[in-house]
Amino acid sequence: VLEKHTDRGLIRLKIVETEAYHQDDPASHTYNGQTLRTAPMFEAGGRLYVYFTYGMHYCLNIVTGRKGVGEAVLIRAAEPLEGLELIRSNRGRGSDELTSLTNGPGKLAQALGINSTNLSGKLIGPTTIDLQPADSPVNPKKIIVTSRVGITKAMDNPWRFYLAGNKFVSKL
DNA sequence: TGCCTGATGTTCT
DNA sequence: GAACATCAGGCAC
Repeated sequence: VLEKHTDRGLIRLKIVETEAYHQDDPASHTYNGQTLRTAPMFEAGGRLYVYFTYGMHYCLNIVTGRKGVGEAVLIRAAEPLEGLELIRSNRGRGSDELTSLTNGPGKLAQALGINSTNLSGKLIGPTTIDLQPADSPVNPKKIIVTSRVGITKAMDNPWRFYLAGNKFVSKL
């Protein structure tokens, strides 16, 4: 569960879809070595990696590897648990339909109020974005594994994971 | 319901 | 100067 504390209240989102990226992976930002932008991905796990893409969208990742290894998990979609009004307000346009609030990486970042890369490289925590265990355990058998979405390289690597039957998953 | 396309700017070659 | 871990709106069916 992702948690964001704001002065207007708490947002809690249950993660329902992720993708893995690694430095040996041609589709990863870290494939061609470390740059200023991707430096956080080479830190030890437990930090945030936020990047800006397509001229208008931010995407949120959780850095996962050992220090020196460029590795992270992209959070692609989530289910709102708390702070729905805040989420709608952050999303603005196109926020009428519940399932379209957070069913994609750009939408998810917008729902959390991420509108810069300021958080990139920061540690996970209550003053940034926090990560907590799910309220109830997830049955591993309900996690579907497929190839990733929206990439043009290494399309066959089955590194996308989502919760079977969840309405907030970005794409079947 | 599903394809097609424009918006928009950072990053790296 | 091209590519890009995307989204929403428009149009055809």
